Amino acid sequence: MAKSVKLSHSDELRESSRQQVFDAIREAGQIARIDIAQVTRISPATVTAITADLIAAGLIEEVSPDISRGAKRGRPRVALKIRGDAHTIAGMKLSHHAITTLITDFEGAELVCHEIPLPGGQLDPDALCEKIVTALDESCAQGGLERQQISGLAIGMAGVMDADRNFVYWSSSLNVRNIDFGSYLARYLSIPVFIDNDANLVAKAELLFGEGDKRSNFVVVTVEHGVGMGIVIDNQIYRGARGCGAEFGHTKVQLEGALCQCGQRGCLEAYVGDYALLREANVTSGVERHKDLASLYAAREAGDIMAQSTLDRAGRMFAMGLANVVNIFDPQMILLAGAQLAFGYLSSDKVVHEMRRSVLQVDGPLPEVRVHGWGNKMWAKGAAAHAIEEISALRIREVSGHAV
Amino acid sequence: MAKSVKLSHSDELRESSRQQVFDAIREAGQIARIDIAQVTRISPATVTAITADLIAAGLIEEVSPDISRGAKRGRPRVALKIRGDAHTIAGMKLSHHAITTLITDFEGAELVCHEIPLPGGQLDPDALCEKIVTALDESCAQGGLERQQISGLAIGMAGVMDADRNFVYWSSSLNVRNIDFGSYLARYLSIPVFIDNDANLVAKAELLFGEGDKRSNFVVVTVEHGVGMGIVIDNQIYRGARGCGAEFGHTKVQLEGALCQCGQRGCLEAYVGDYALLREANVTSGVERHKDLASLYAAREAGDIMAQSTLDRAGRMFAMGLANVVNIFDPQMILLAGAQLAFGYLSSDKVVHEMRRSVLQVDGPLPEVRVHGWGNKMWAKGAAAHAIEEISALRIREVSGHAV
DNA sequence: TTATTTTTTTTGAAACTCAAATTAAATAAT
DNA sequence: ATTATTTAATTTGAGTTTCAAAAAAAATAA
Repeated sequence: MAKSVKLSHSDELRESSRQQVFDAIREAGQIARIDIAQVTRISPATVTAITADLIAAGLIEEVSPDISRGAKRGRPRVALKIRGDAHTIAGMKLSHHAITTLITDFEGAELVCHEIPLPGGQLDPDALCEKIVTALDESCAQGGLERQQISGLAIGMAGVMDADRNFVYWSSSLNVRNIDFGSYLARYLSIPVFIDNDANLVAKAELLFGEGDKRSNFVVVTVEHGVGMGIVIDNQIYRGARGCGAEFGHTKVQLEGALCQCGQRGCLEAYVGDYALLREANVTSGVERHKDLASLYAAREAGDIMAQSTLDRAGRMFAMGLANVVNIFDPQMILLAGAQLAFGYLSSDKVVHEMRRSVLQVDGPLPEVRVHGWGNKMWAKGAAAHAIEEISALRIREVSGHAV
Repeated sequence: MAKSVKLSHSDELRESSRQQVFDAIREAGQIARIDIAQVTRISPATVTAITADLIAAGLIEEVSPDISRGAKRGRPRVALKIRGDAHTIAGMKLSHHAITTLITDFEGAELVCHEIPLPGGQLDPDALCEKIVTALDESCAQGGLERQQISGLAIGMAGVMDADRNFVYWSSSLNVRNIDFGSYLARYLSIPVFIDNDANLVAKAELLFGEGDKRSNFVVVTVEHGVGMGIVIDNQIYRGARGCGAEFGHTKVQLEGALCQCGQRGCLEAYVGDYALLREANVTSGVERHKDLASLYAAREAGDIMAQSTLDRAGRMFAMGLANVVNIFDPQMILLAGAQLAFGYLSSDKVVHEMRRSVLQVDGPLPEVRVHGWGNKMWAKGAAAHAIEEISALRIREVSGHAV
């Protein structure tokens, strides 16, 4: 049965020393005990005790004398790293036409990458579950694994959902609303499953695998079919009062503006979403000239004034939406992710410049803007990151009451 | 010297049991040990130990047998409460034309309320410091107190500032930018001083004195001369990457819209701020008809179409801005505070309804909207709340290493 | 070889926390 | 009145966690 990993509120905030040490090791990749002590401000004595427990539990391991920052003399430091073999993890990204699965070890190293097609559109929950099981089993087979060897599976999908409860309010992959999809899946799979919004998974991937030094506060904006957002505060995904997180795509950028999929007017998505762009381009030109964004983008490159105007406005609206997020959140970094960004009209210097111009200035740096034109595989890796984090937390909590 | 109370990051999150117990007592007003144990999920044994320490330190006291929830029989519960005499606290609100000072005891009960006029406009830092000292000394005199008896002073002012460093980036009360006003004041006062944005102080007041049950996530929007915002996440004030918090008034609600004080276009404040309303009303009517909001509001009541249109648009823009905050933050509650709200055009049912209409719907309640038409005195009380919290945290941290 | 340096481990004590037992202080029952 | 019962608060003893200081380990420099 999928194990519920809902923590009590105070536990969530109060990160145990064990977890801190483990996180420090993962963040560094390889790190000696003395450096863990320095980074976490936990005493060397305690670090020794904790790492001994974690090694005994098989979660981390020593690696041959640390080459990196070797001191001239003295006892050489012994680096520690996550033990990749500790667990096998699966991450999945549900997109419009495919399920992409990535099986990784506990360090996040890729073991298997696999993709199966989806009929497209919104599926029946049972049908989707079967597809997910198929995707998982085929991936396992490809890696010579049994399904039961997978310690955890995380699934990322577009839509509004409460990750703590694995509850999907709405998703573009499902034809029903308000479904306890976690329990549903549990009838098909007996391993722990975690479901989350895909933008949050990008955030998780950045937290776990990103180069970020101390980027505790950042915002992820995804642009695919729609526009999504993930917010990280204090190294934790922020999920509002109802647990379903931020709806950046439906922030309003124009009073009584363009009609959105959601039925409201003036949503950002109604200006920058691909369907919105095609709608406008085709309505204004009168004929169905553009079947996809590539076509529209090519027209703009070819000097088509209509196309240019449409894309430019999208860029300005996007800049305005981002500026609002910065004015409200003041993040250290904004990460733009998604395949649509490859077209560049939302991530151009012009857009970034316009965003910066619209942010109230104080002394201090404006947020860095980074762009990732992620393919499906990287989204699946984000999902794997989520599962790794959840399973880590579970196992680390089990490492208690060990005799020294 | 004003003592810096900057905590390390992990300490900030990791609330000690002592602090939890203390907070539970303050939240309840009066509460028996057994109930503290229940509320905090700390064992009765530990609650006994901790409350003994707090009593020894003089921070709390027992009150005669609890009348409230008396059980039929058994040993009667003994309620505990904050010891009002433990500390004397001062809170100040700097507004355009006055400094309002409130001296309270440690429970927040008013001892002295006092106001001195300000010349208005932006002052020289030295001049403002002198005014603050005057305000404090006169208030002390009025209450028969010595300045040194004040354990802490919190000052709320409009503008952008970093409360952790007592650093003011910009304030409508000061004629210089980027000033370490805390150190400045320390030359005039030798008691601990805390400076914060006034919207955050409203949030603190709500946290400390509000009826809120478990409102861990809420947003305060203040409307006075400008528009301010305070964000509370997990019972803590959220201060972005640069420590200066949210700039709701400068979120953009219109591409290339009305010109704002800040030099940018389309800011919310440029549509709902009092100066913006008067500007528009007077420009459109051609003559200087309205000298203040009261006049404009009266005109609208009298059926003036211009006035009505101006105020209506302000309301719609405000609703749009609020909706954006809800879409991004998903707070449990929105608290509208400020004298301007008395005019009602920003807090009408129509505005609230429009805001709700603009929020993406999921199953689950939309945020409650509450309105406080606070006068200066209540702002000062918010400041006092801030000082009480800071001083509490300081003293509680001192209560360590007591023998049982 | 010996001294020095640096990392890691061991050791002993302090601080916290809690379960279980005990004590305290009331009412209900006899 | 006295005893039983009930509920709150406290004490006790033990288990964890953490750290400072001391000791041990493992290298290089002299």
